[in-house]
This record gives sequence, C-alpha cells and structure tokens, in this order.
Amino acid sequence: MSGKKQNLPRYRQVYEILRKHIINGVYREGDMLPSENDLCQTNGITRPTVRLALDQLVKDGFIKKQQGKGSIVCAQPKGIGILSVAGTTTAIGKENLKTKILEGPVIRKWDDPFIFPLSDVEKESGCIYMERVRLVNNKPLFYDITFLPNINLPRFTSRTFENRSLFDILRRSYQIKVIGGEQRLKAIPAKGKICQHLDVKEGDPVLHLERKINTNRIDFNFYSTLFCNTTEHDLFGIF
Amino acid sequence: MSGKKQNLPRYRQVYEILRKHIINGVYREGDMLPSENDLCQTNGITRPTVRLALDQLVKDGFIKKQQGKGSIVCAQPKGIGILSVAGTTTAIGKENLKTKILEGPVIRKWDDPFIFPLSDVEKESGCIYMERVRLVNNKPLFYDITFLPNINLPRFTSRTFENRSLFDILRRSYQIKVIGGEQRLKAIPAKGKICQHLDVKEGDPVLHLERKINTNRIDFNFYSTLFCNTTEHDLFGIF
DNA sequence: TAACTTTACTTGTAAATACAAGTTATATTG
DNA sequence: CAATATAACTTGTATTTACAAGTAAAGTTA
Repeated sequence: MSGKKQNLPRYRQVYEILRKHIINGVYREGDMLPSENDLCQTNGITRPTVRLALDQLVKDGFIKKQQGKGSIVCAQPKGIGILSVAGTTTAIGKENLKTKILEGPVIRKWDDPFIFPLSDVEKESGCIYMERVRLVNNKPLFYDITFLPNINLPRFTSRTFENRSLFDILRRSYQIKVIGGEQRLKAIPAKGKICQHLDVKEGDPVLHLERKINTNRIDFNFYSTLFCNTTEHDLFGIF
Repeated sequence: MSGKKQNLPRYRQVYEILRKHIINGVYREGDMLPSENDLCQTNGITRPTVRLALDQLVKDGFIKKQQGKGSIVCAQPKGIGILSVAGTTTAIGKENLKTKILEGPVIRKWDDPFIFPLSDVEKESGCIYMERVRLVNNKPLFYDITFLPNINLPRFTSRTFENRSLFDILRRSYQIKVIGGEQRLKAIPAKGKICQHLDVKEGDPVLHLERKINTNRIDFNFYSTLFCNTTEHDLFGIF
C-alpha cells in the first residue's frame, strides 16, 4: 500500500489485487476468498475499507457474498462483456484483438440528428470522429464509430489508434477516466458499410449499440455507435 | 422509518424514498438532491447510511455524484431498461403492458443442451416451464420463455400469470427475491414460433437474450430466454 | 468593481466500534 | 454414535469520528 505510483484509494488497491488474483486463476470458481477480517489483517486496513473493495468485486460480477459463509468466486463470464463495461478492449481482452482504423481521428461536425442530446458547448465545439473495426482472431466483431467532443483534447487527431485502446490513451494522455455510461441496443438488418466492415450479407441480423460514455471530466462525455456481428460471439453482461 | 411492514434496512428505505421522488418528478433532471448531511438530519441516520442509499441510486443510474458539489439527478432513461434490470415488468413499466400466456406453467424436463450449466440438483428436479408474450400497446415486444427449477415451489403450476409479474409472485408467495443475474445477447434472424409470437417476418432481425437470474434463495436461480422485437423499442441499459 | 483570500459547504476516504443474522465447527448429552 | 447446544466464525447494518479534496459563497483588498 505504498509507492508513488500507487496513489489509488486503499479500497481500490485491494480490489485490483483481488481481481487480478481471480483473473489469473489464483482463486477459481467456487473458491472462497479470505474472510473480511483476514483481508483486514493481511492488508492492514479496516473492515469498512475491505468491504468497499469486495462490494466492487460483487458489482463487477467477480464474486458473490453470502452472509455467514463468505465471498465465493463466480465463474468467469463467457462472451464479450460489452454490456456491463464501457470499453471494447476490456470486454474482449487484449489477446486476439486487432484494431483497424477506417477513418480518423478527424475533426468534423456532429451528425444531425445525433444519437444523444448534445449540450450547446458540445454542439459548438464539434466532434472528433473516428471509425474502427475490432477484429477477434482476425474476424471483424465490432464496427465502432466514436464521437468525442472537440474540447480540450490537444493533438488528438495526430495520435495513432491502430491496435491501441482509446480509453488507455484518454487516461494516460489526457487524464480522462471513463466512469460508466448508458446504452441503447437493437437488432437491425445489415446494410451498406456495415456489410462491408463486418463481412456480413445484406439483411443479416447485427446488433446496433448506441452508447454515451461518461468520464470523470465534468461535462465531458463521448459517444459511440457500435455494430456487432454476433454470429460467433455472444455479448455478455451482468445486471 | 417505522412500521411493521417497513423492515427494510434503513439505507434501503432512504433509497426507495429518494427513488420514488425522482420517478414521480419531485426531483427532476439537473436538480440537486439534498446534501448528505441534510439527508442525515431529515432521516435521522448517519452519513455512511445515507451514502449507501445514494451509492445505490448512482449504481442504478438515478443520480450522479460530484465531490464538492452534490448529487445531481440524471435524465430518466428512455427505452426498455431490460439490460440493467432483471424483470420485464420493471423494464417496461406497468402501464401499457399486457402479458399473454402461451404455455404453462408446466413441469417438464430441462432442454438438453440447456442455455446455462445446471447443477445436479436442478437437473434431477426438472423445471417449471412457461411461455409468455409481453405486449406494449398491444404489440408483441418480448417472447419470454422461463425455466424455474422445480424445487420448493408448491402449487406453482396452479397459479395464474396472465397480466401479472412473475417476480411479484415469487416474492409474495415464496419469499424469493431476485438479486441480479447475467445475460448473453445476440442478434438472430426470426424463424418459427418467434415469427408467430412477435409478429415479424421470417428472417427479420430480433434480439435473443439468454438470462440466468439469481435470487436470495441459496442455489436457486432461474432462467429465461427472451426474444425481442426492437423495431419500435430500443433496449436500454447503464454500465 | 475586479481579483484574491477565506470560509462554509459538499462529497470522498478511512478508521473504530457495536450489534445482528447466518454458517460451520466443536463440545456436550443421551 | 446421533442429536442437540454452544462457540467460533462470517457477512450485514449502523453509528461515530476524523481528515482529504473539491465547489461555491462570502469577505477583504487593491
């Protein structure tokens, strides 16, 4: 719980450690995590702090808690966990994932009408637009159109996004942290660019997600339209 | 905070009150909720307890909190909020909603292979099966196939579900409370019964959800396969 | 009057304590 | 040895206290 780089809140640090342990197989499905009191002792923190970490693990689906018994590790979800998380890199995992830039990032006007209501500031500043395809095992999974408000993102358009996570870049270069969002979703027949980029036939069913992604920067949200070919991969989420 | 029926934890009671206020328009989008300290005073509880209630409102998308500023009411989401909640009645709202029973509830064997892994106990006990159509404004929105483990649900098959919420019945008659779950989702072409029950053409894109719904009863989950016609209604969720 | 500083207020993090409710292990009794 | 009771352990709820960090209002100074 020390070191310059580790300036996360303590509960967050414990959460990250436990999460990594679960992801790395140290704790497997059905295993009990150490008790809250044990975690207090091993981490030198008090129980309310431990509970914050555990509650976040519950919220993210890694564990289930049962009064009197303990915290049980859940099965690792299958499928693409895009419904519960913001980023496609997180949802897919970095292995097997490729990103191809189709267009952008370029500064341009917002689509009109746009998929979500825009503030006057957003409207005035225009957006940074880019189109990407995300491929898993070299097959297109997502056709992803991203719209970022052109507000305080210096030199954004000169950055490279090939095989890189947009969220990582936002966090490291601009201190913008994604904190959640909302989405709408429907099934539509593929047509036009969607057929081309997802390698599906005209009329094939694809998923269409429209997302508004919230960040820690006040009044800075960004937007994403995703088309997803679910032939080989379900989308997954918890609620 | 008193009365026999109100045996919810205090943080839960405050959550319910505030949520109702937001839903009923007492607080509107952009309004600030009372500060944490104000809520402590008006409700006679301490701040950690208030914070639990507010954190749940954040989690459910009703408010956003900003350090130093307060808790701001979010816009009420549009669309069918099925992606973030367990029940279709909650997702749709009770107005304009009709439920038609197509089949069941009947006791029968689980589908094999089944959409989620089953425990030995579940396999052995078989399932209670029913098919429903949920209609909004008299148009079919969901074709809902539900599988409940045939475990400790006395007289379940003699109950009526026409225009009634399954979750309500489980809670009131069996003290089974839904506490969340997981879902998988894809876009598929409609065929067979789906065309018939959702009133769509062969090959039209529909959403296919497979859900495992967790309850407060230990080792008692139930399952649902939903087909959704998203022509007129998006599905909505927060993450 | 504008700019700066201070104060008051708000949410975020954390510790310490206490009691309740549920589960499991151990001890006791028949 | 089986059944029951008790103790130990685990998570759930709640209070109290303290400090940190951010926002907005009020006060002071130039």
